[in-house]
Amino acid sequence: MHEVDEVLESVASYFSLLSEPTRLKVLHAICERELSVGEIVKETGLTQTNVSRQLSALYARGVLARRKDGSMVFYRVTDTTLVELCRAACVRIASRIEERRPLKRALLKFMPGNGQRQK
Amino acid sequence: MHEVDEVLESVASYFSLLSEPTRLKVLHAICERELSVGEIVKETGLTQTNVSRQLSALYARGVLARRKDGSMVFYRVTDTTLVELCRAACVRIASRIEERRPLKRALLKFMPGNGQRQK
DNA sequence: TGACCGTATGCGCATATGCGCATATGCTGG
DNA sequence: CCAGCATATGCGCATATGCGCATACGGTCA
Repeated sequence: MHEVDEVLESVASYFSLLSEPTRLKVLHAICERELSVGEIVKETGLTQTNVSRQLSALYARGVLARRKDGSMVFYRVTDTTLVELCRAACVRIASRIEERRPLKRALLKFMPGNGQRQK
Repeated sequence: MHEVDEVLESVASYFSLLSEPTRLKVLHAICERELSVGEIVKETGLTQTNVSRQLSALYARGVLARRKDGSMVFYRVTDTTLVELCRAACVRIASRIEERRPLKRALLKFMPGNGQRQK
């Protein structure tokens, strides 16, 4: 029975990657295209330290790919399930928020229908 | 632009519901059928305090329904997206673990193909 | 009404987590 | 080899989170 526990633990730690705005912001930046750390910093407005740490965490969990070019490091998402989860959650959440007031969904890359067709 | 941030924050807190083994265990217990707190305690082996707290958290977030019958309280999952997410993550995780050794998937209600066809 | 069962919650502690600062490491151009 | 840029990381602090203990609350039955 504790085999279930083990899986649940893994699942939990998988979800924990998505349970924080900062990491989501980073993922949101690179969910469509590969970017260097510096570009992510610029795009997100987060500190270099923070971005680098989040990337390391995501990379360690095996959901990102890393490519070095000179002194720069480029990251991209390899775990498409992760992005799918974000998309599903975004749809769910956005509909809730929208019950109160309208949202500009175009701003969210996670949302379906923003250029990338991936199904 | 900070409209995105707001959504990301909501998404993060949505995922945080799933980022912990205890809560997943509770969800796993009631993902198919409504159960009372006591039954969940028995099935999960968690303490009553802990179960009750997790249920309260999930209920407060609006993903569970609550029904009182006498002195007992029954909970069930109303947010089907949540279960879908668990299923998707489980599939992903299980395949990874299985690269090393086989799993008895029949034990996991979250896994597809265990009685409930839901697509 | 009082004893008992089922459920919820305030409190406190232990631990985990996020994040900035300073600094280290690695690479490049001169 | 040195200066400077890009990225990573050790350290420490502030905060958040999980969870148990004790207890409160509400319902039931005699």
